[in-house]
Amino acid sequence: MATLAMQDDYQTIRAVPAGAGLDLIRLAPEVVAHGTIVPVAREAAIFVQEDEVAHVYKVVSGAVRVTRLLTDGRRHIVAFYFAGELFGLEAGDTHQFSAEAVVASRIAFVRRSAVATEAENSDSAIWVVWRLMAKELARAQEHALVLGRLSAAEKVSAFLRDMAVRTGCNNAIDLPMSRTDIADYLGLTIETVSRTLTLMERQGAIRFSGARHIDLQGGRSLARVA
Amino acid sequence: MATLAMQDDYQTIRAVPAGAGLDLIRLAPEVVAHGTIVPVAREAAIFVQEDEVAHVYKVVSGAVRVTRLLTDGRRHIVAFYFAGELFGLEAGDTHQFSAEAVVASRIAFVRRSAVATEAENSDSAIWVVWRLMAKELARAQEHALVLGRLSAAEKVSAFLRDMAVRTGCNNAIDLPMSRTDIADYLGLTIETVSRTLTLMERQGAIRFSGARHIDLQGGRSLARVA
DNA sequence: TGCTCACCTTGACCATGATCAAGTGTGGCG
DNA sequence: CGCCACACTTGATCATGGTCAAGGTGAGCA
Repeated sequence: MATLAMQDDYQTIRAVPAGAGLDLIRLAPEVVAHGTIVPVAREAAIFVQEDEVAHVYKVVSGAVRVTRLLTDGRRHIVAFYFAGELFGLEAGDTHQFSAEAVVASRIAFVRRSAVATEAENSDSAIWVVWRLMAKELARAQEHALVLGRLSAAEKVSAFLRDMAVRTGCNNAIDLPMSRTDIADYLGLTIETVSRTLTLMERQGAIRFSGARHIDLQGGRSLARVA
Repeated sequence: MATLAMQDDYQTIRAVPAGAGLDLIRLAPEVVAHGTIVPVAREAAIFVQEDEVAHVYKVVSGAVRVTRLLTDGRRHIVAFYFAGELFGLEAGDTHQFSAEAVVASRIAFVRRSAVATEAENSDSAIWVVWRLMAKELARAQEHALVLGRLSAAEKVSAFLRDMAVRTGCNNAIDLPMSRTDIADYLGLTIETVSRTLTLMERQGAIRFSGARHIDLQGGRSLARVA
């Protein structure tokens, strides 16, 4: 099991600062809502398990992880979110997960009620939320497939490809998260992640410049290693 | 890897029989839509990967599994559905998964457009679909947690408890699916599933009457074994 | 009643990935 | 510029669960 960063060591942002200004947050190409952009420190919590669901969030810059802790301390990372992505949408009234900034980030807080209002006023807003949820569902199902049926090498390979696609750059990745985060996302240990990455570099599929910057060596090289 | 039942050996139901009568299908306590109840044979496909998404489905009786095949033949079971449950909701226009009847079942086919129409006419219909999707999302996230962070014994234990809850009976389960199906759902092999169940019976957490009927021996006995 | 096939169980062995335990950078900061 | 802490890597060993290979069991049917 991975060691856990103790939440209490870090700042927790669980409400928009009083008197904060309102910004217009683009939730989708054709939908905006009023919200507040809040700077969130590295490792600070944005919401925690059991909190009441009050906002929908958008990553303005930085990176966020959504996690769940088991009672015995095991940690599972549900998803990572990067600049431009929405998160925090849950059906119930209390959060089933926690969300923390992986690196210092700017997060847009949009009150749930602000989205609901938009939804009543415009045809498109409800479908935006619908599409968001559908996307999350597809992501979760894909994640389950990866966790259930792929080998360690295949998991890491799939992870790197996903990161490359989502950060927009197709031949280089700057990982904002630690090996521990990757391990808890892929259902592996930190040692296995590290070994797998080392092996991939030895086989020429990737190249490191520092532990967090990876150059992908094009073609099917990643798939071949997996 | 589990052996796969070859789809081609079985009937495929991919469209409502022409001239079939229309029934009123209850999608939620307060929402009904027109649809057709179709008998589906054991192992027959209801829709297959790549099909166009045309319907939403409800299990009237029986059991359904939603699956995905990897190119190398590995199979992943995304979910099981039982009497009263809806399935087949996908955001895109083509199915990412296949669905098959686990046992002879009766399935209600509701044309997607029939739901969309309902959604435009009534406030509640859109929220029914929303809630359905939210439920699926929660299920998928839970599944990912189970696949990523639980041991074999914990996976089987979680599976049995889920089955007990969803089939309504709290101290006995009639499993409609094979060990192969369970294995492909839990990211295990059929042998591991079998061994784990045997161990659970030896330790007094469950009791078999035939391979598919399980009596749960109350209390925390299942959790203790896991 | 007994045959048959599919499904399930069990056993022996193996491999992937976990665990335990040192090391080795390297980025941040005085 | 050098120290320190933390993150990462590497190695040795172990255990969980996979693989391969027989057997058992029971529902359906002649």
